[in-house]
Amino acid sequence: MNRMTTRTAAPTRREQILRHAARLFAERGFHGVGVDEIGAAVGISGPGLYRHFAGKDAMLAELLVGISERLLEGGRLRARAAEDGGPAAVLASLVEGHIDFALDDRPLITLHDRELDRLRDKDRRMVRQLQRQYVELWVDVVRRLHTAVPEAEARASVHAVFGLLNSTPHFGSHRGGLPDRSGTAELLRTLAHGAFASLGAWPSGAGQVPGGGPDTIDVQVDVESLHGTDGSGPAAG
Amino acid sequence: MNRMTTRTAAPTRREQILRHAARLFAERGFHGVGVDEIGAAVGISGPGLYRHFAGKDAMLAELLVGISERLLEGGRLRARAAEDGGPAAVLASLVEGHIDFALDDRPLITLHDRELDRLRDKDRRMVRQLQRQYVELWVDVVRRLHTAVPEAEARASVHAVFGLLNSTPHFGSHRGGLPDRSGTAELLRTLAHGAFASLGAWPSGAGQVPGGGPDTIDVQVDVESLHGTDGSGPAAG
DNA sequence: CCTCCAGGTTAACGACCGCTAACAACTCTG
DNA sequence: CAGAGTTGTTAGCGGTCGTTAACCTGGAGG
Repeated sequence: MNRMTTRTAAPTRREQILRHAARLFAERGFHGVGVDEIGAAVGISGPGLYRHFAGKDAMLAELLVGISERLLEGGRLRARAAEDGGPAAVLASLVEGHIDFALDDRPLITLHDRELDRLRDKDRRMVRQLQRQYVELWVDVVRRLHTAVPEAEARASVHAVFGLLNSTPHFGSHRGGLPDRSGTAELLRTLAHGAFASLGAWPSGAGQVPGGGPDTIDVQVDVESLHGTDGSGPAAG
Repeated sequence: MNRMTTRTAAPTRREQILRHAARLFAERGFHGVGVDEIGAAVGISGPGLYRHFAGKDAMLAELLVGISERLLEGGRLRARAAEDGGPAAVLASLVEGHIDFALDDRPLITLHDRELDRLRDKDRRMVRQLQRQYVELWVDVVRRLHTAVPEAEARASVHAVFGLLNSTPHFGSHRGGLPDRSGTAELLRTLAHGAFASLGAWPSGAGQVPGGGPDTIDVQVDVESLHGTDGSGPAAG
């Protein structure tokens, strides 16, 4: 259960299987990978997996639920830890955590929004709920930073930035990819904050996109007014 | 093999099949969709598809090659048309074109970076080459805009912004999603330009990111003609 | 009327895949 | 060493899937 405390004592095989299954699922898709292949990746063969998992679906379910839980838990921890710094610090912390995740667990982050529909109803609903809560963390802080941005736009922006941050799988496959991790992290951080910063000018009167010469968009953070505005959104269920 | 001009007033069976196949592939993955299902979507059943395509692989290949070709061609046209306005106008035009594509052909844009590995070597190489050329269009203009950004970082940024723009499939599945097309387009445009604009401060001394204290992020954008970009309708799908 | 052809149909085949059954080897106790 | 539990193995079943084969149909053309 505990990620931090458990080291080598944990069931090695299960984790081994899960890691390779994640990689294979991300590479070839859930339906494109056979159980024999997963078994071969960990040194055992075929049906031996069924000593550890109820089935292929169960592996995917555990992977996706695990990712969602860890993302949400990490996000909550970071949001709470950075709360004193105000919304900008919280957002920066969330970005940082997501970047870490995207760089450390590329296959998982790929599965996370790709193979969700292959789950059974119960699991899918659970993953969806966890995802929604994670998104909500971001939406809340974005709306505190940019109070003029409606909720729907804030949510869409968060999803868009997720797409940006989760684009790391596309980096490695090309020649001349970024070699070092910290450089990639810094680039993603810069881009993500740049995207969010652009919301400072929202709504920019229809079609008034930044233009007409060099502009300077000042991102100002109101730390004071954020506590007062906690009205629950019209939010959808 | 090659339809002379795919712009048509009367969608052929082939096009009908391709459209539905794209949607189904995007929804459930290439391996997750059976030929019977594709056939049923267009009113014929199962093996009737083989009067129009050599096989399931051929459908995917034609889809992916078609997308890549259209993306590249559209990008080249737009880049050339906006050249007089300078790099900023070219970039804005590329963004505009990609947004149109992402909004009009969501399933295709999803397949474009998801099912590439299911192709035969020859087709995959062709798609990869077209994609590379398309990316090159963007990388060139980004580097002209931000001369201090190395090529690897520019390329990664382009991929990241693609991830941002291609995130539209995630919008519709939630309640409270953006209803209107133009609003979504404007949001994506704002976010994408914000991300690119952040490269203006690259390389930003490590760790300068907001977090310790809310900064003002100077986003300099020099765009004029970007809203006035050609108003031709979206390429018919 | 007969032929031809494009575009359908159903039946069925072979391959693959997820999963179970039955069995084996290697611990860990006592 | 006996017995039990864990973790493998191989053989094989049932179902699905992509594809092919064989047949049908509705016009176009002489």
